[in-house]
Amino acid sequence: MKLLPNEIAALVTNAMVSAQAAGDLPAFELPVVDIRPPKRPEQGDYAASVALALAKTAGLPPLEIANRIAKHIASADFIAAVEVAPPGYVNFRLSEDWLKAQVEAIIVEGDALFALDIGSGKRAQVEFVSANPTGPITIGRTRGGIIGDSTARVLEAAGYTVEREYYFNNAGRQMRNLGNSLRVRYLQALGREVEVPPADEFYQGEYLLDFAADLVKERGEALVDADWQPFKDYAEKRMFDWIKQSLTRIKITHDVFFNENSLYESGAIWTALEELQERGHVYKAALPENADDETRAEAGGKGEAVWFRTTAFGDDKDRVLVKSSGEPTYTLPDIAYHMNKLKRGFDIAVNILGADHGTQYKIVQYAVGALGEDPSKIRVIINQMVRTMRDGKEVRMSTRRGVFDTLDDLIEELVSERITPAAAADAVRYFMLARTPSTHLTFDLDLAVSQSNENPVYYIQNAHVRCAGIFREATARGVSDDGADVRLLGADELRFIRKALELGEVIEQAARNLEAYRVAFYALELAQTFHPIYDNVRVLHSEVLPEVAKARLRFYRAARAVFARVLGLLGMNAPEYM
RNA sequence: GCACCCGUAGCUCAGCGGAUAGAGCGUCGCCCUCCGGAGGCGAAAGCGCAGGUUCGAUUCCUGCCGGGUGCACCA
Repeated sequence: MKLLPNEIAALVTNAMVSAQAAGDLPAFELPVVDIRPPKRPEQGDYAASVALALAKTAGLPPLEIANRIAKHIASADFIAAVEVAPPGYVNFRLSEDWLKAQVEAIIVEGDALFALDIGSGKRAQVEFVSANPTGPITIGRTRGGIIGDSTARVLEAAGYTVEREYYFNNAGRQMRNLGNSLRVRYLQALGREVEVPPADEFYQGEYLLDFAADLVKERGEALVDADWQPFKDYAEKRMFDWIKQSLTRIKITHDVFFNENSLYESGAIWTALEELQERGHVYKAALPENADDETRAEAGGKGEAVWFRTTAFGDDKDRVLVKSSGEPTYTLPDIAYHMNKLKRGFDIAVNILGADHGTQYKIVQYAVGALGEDPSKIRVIINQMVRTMRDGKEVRMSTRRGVFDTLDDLIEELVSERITPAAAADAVRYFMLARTPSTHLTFDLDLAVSQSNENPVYYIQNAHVRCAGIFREATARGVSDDGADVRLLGADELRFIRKALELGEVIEQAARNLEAYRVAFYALELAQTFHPIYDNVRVLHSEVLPEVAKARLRFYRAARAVFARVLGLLGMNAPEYM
């Protein structure tokens, strides 16, 4: 399929070249031409504002420039008219015959509608969720997961080969605490006296009681004398299964699970450190080189640590890579991990992080740049926090576990309102995505379970349902779209086709700027275009001529394909029934 | 205190330097309900404040005001 803005931009650029050659425009360096749909229908289908920007360099009034460009626009099968409008726009109107023909093109492309080639031959990696297996997946992590998975889908649509990766650490103190906590619960379940660790080392979650009960069933008293290790292994496996299962509920899966520990085993972290050292970016000291009094006071008597001189890159303070104990901080493996990613040959490595990890990525980027890789290949999306609301009030719902903050809780809450698990998953995916990541997200529970057009999820999916419904009825009545003549379609249908063709631009922009949320907004706009048309464009009505009915049925086949494609990009279901 | 994010309609949010700033919810009014599980049409209502850059600023820059998050030899 054509990306119309690109095609039209090429027409405009060529027009400027011809105008210059003909002496209608003075010589100047050709600007980038930006083509967009204008706000108002009378302004055409696409508009170029390039004449406005050229006024100064060309030394002519914008309107005059627009006229001279328009004069040199070559004809094209998809363009019906080129119009110039004050103060200097060049507006394009699409050919209706061409638009009607796109109905067939859309049907042919189907699930691959607007599969672009901007990423063809390139490999992208998206790393998301990456929660350590110490507890169930939270709502906050879910947002990042959905943004990550949707970004991956958009990149795939843009032609990239995409890998979804989950980075985790099963070796740290947290995991030891988890193992110890389960050990305590296990012994308690067997009625043994056992000392409970201090609160900051003890996982209180009720799920550990379940794990302990299962462990008793499976192993009996076999583990009473064991240390934390087998308990950690058991808890880790159970927790990972649980996290994966929760994510599967909202159609999120990963291709690669990367264990941070492997960076220790392979020595990659020490290699990274040595290379930074060779290049003069690290030093060993008890205090950072530029320590102020406050840092000095806080540091009190610690031994020598290894510091990364990030202030040389503009950071406000240097960062510790190896603690005085000889143990690396989280930062060092993170650097080694990102070096590993880039060495695997990805053209872009997208990283979805919560707002609480906001500064970490900068340090990694400094390091990656210092080690000679291209830090711009690492693209970071930082998403802000999530709140849940009901009746206009923030919900801190009490559940079995005490706090309302896991993905499972959220889905179960929605399902308890009598919507299906699949619908709940769709609602979660849509609402978590349909916001720019940089804003706080308010999840409205009332809206999410509402089954009417006030709920965008319902409204969008209902468009697909309506298309499917027409085909059911058509089949029952023996009407088919075989041999349809799309030239019989009318203005209403064309309005939808125009909107449908914007999908290509949406995918392109979403992929280039890593803005998957644009697909969510677009889906709603598309549905808003669809529903009024559906009311007007009857197929099986007694007053509709058979040949027109065929054409309209063909149109609904295309419309259905567009909705199926968009819902697929959003990781949502395209239901046949509501 | 420093850093990052956010201030757009009563509410939740779009708006990638360009034409008269858009949706949904809510409010008010109207229509349909023969491929239907609440669909459609319309109305009122808004860029936090002050400067600056620009032919042009909701958009970029600076300062202020207001809200959120983060500022470990944790991960």
